[in-house]
Amino acid sequence: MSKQGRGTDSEGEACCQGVASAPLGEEQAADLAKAFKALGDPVRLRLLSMIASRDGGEVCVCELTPAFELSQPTISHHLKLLRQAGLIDCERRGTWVYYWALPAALNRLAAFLRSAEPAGVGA
Amino acid sequence: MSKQGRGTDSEGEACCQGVASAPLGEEQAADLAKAFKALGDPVRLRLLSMIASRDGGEVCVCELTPAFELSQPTISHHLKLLRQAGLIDCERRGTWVYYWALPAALNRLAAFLRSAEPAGVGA
DNA sequence: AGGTTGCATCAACGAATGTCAATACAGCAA
DNA sequence: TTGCTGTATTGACATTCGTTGATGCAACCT
Repeated sequence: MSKQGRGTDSEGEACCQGVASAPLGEEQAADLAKAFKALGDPVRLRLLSMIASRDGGEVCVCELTPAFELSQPTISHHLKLLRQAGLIDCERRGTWVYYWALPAALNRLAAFLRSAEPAGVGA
Repeated sequence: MSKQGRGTDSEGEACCQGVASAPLGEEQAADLAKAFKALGDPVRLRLLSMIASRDGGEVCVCELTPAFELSQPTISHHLKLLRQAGLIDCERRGTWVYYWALPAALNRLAAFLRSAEPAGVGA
């Protein structure tokens, strides 16, 4: 539970230019694939959106678990994967654990996808 | 091999408001997860970037396969998954098959991720 | 101290995924 | 026609993934 800066946005790693800019090296592909794989599950997507759409920016696990018809260990597992992917982070505060999204990571992925066809080329 | 309009960009489906806008329903989550899952593999990410970064917009399979140290059926399989995810499309032209990216699909995913923290809130 | 609640980890299972060799199909060329 | 080349499909395999019940750990409350 690292409790990092909660990045407003810009973080180092200008990184890859976007899907339509260059053929993408093996390392960058492996790095991005980890993040996208974490997004490739409906439960994790819903968890992430529940966390990211929260006004205070934080959500207690005790609010996330009952929102799904899944066991508590399963939700905990998905939260762990999202955290390992660098998309969210968490902190224990007394009895409860709070999660928040890391916008820098999400914007990095968005920037990678966005650069597809800036203007109009085909047709 | 549908050969659709090769959308310059805008396509119906304004769809979901973005990860930070709403808790995301089950259907939307399942739909988005399919696309993200397709991006969750390094080989498919490299394939997609090779296709999307092509000037003419099209790439022959005969150029994609030798770029990887994988068997031809494996590459064909990954291309099929990308196509089923709606991220690319293809057309047979004589002996060869050409693939191109579908920017509308990529931009839809980017739009979903982008809306995370527009300005600066945390820290 | 003991008891209770919230969350994480462990061990195990079926299901899905990535990969390949073998095969099938489509189009071109003699 | 027969043969050859490019691509897709099939069948099989090892690995990974999603899920759960059982268990462990941390923090609160008597």
